[in-house]
Amino acid sequence: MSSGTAYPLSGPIESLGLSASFTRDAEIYEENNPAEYLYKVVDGTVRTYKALTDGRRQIGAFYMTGDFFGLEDEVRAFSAEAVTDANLVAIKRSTVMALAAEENDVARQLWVLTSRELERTRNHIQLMVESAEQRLAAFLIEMADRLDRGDDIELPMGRRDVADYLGLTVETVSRTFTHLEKMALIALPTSRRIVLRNRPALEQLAAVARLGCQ
Amino acid sequence: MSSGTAYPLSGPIESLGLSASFTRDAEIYEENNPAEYLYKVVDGTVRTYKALTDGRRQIGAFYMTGDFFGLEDEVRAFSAEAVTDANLVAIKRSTVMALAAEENDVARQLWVLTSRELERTRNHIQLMVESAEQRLAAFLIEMADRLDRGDDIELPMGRRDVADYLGLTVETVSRTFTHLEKMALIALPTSRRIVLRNRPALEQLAAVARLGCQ
DNA sequence: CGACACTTTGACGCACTTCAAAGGGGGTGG
DNA sequence: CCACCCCCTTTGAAGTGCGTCAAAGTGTCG
Repeated sequence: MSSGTAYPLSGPIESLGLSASFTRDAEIYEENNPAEYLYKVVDGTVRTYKALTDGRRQIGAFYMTGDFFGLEDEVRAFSAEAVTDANLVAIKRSTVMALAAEENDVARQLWVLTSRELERTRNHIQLMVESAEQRLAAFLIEMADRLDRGDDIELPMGRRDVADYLGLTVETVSRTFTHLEKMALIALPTSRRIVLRNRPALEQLAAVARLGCQ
Repeated sequence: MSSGTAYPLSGPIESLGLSASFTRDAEIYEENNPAEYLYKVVDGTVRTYKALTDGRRQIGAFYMTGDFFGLEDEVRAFSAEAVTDANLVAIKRSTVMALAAEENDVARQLWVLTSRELERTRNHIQLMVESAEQRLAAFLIEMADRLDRGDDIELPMGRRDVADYLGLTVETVSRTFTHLEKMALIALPTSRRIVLRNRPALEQLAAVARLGCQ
């Protein structure tokens, strides 16, 4: 949905981009490579991640329809891959930077995007100090909000992606799903379809991280 | 990347600020309050943190001489306190924003500061999925680099602060210090003075998080 | 010198990991 | 269209690193 200034880089800049399609698990860019493009998700889901030396993988974020990603300057902080088949708009960094140098509205909007990313990352840290149950509850609520299909959602990613995002093992994630189901907080018609059956209780679980002082 | 413009907001803007002094543990600002000022550390150390509902505390970052902090827009994401006695320069947000609206160089520099904060936060997440030993090793190396007194450093903060930054308990941090000492990776003349006796080994410990694909 | 806060050490419990194997579910070939 | 296979998910059992609770050691400042 494009309104006035609510969605920065909609309109003028977005039209400077090329569309690009990626199939499931396709690489979009790789960590440490030069950052040539900035992306907007038209359709589908993308993950950014770092490969750890011990073989594990830490997912930095998931990006869905309308989200921007890949706005690091110079060098990629993460690798990026398509979680599902995905359509993106790729915008040349040099183009954006040139525009930002003239139109300070554009510069401000880049800043807003980065600030949002920072806030998201800060919330992610808060998650990492909670119990598996709390992490998963928070994750499901965030996903429900972002996918906004109400309380009945279809996760675009599998258990491994969830685990690598939350800093847990697949087994723990799976067990925790089962546990939340047994507590009647969610229902699991299929492994990826999640029904939030008791959102207030889930929110209270997740809230430990969210609300600092009351 | 350090070139001519490496230290944004030095000079012109900084001179628009007021100096402010805080004694150890004094509150600088509080989470969820409106963000009126942006700060630069002249001297001393500052911590930002969130109080969790269960009584724990998650420290977001430590800021030392030369660092900027508190550049959230509108509302504070964290509380901020002085770790040691500290001298700051406080710059009115409205002043900076007005300037940024005209001088797009200022806007760009705000963006750079936010990007750095984002990068630091991303590294922080990587830390949280490592073992206590790896977290502490990475922390000590970061501190040694930032304090740059070589391999013999004086931590400005106590064990509790370290614990709350790394997402561990004081006891675990203390035990891990002792353990690193027994492995001859560090020496502990006093609890806050740390000598890195084997930096390569410490770096290798910490590296699991840092270097993704080789 | 004594009081208090911080740090260290010890013993024990538990949440999550690890290792192992048994379900599903979807897609392909026969 | 069914059957088989592969991969993802779930479940089980055992191990362990960190948290918790408790107390002793250490440094600092009145």
